[in-house]
Amino acid sequence: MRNKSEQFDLHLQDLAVFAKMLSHPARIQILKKLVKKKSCTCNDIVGELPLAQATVSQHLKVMKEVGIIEGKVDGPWVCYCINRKKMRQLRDGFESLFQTSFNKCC
Amino acid sequence: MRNKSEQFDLHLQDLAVFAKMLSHPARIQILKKLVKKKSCTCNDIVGELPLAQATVSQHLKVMKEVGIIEGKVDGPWVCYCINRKKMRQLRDGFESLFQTSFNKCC
DNA sequence: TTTATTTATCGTATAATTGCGATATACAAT
DNA sequence: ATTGTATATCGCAATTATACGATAAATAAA
Repeated sequence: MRNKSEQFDLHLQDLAVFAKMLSHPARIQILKKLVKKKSCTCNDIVGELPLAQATVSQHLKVMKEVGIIEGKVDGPWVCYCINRKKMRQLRDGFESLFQTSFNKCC
Repeated sequence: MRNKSEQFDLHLQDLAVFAKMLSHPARIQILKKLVKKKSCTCNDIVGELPLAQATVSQHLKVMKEVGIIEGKVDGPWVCYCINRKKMRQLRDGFESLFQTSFNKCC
């Protein structure tokens, strides 16, 4: 099964990648927490989610790969924070989708 | 592997379901087309996507299940259109996420 | 009735996602 | 050096997503 996603408009691909990042409630909750707290450790995040540490780490990895968060090592901890530039891209992408592409229908 | 998604805030679950629906470029493109054309057949959609008819039908099914589109049978055709109420929910959900939850960071 | 067209569904293959225990690594403190 | 804590990664299982050929069902036209 070849990957057909690559045959679509690049802009659509980017939006789809952002949407996939948002497609698990754990990842939305992590983003919300990071926006509120500016920065927090993996352990803080694990403490707020109904998931094992390994699973949370996996979600954080997905989010790092998309670029929406960054992790800075601080002693034995890793402090995660939002990548504001990426967050702006995310927001602008969806805003433009709704206000420009979906504007006629609601 | 049990489904942990159900243990999250209902609002987050709803957002994640919408995001998952948007997480494939084909589905975003279909939405854009339906907004522009108001209504069109499955065949019209197949003609614009680099995917086989069976695959497009599968994507349309996913979108129907989420409720963002509706299909009306018209002779041998099925005319698809946006469910405007759902689209408003989708837009409001993401707008609120960005303007309320993510407001502090960009 | 036969033929052609449109769409959905079935079956199947492959890949990606989700989840977690176990473990490795890195650091801090004793 | 040993112990404890924090995090990432490995390995595995289960589930879901993606993709499409084949086929069924429904309709229209000949």
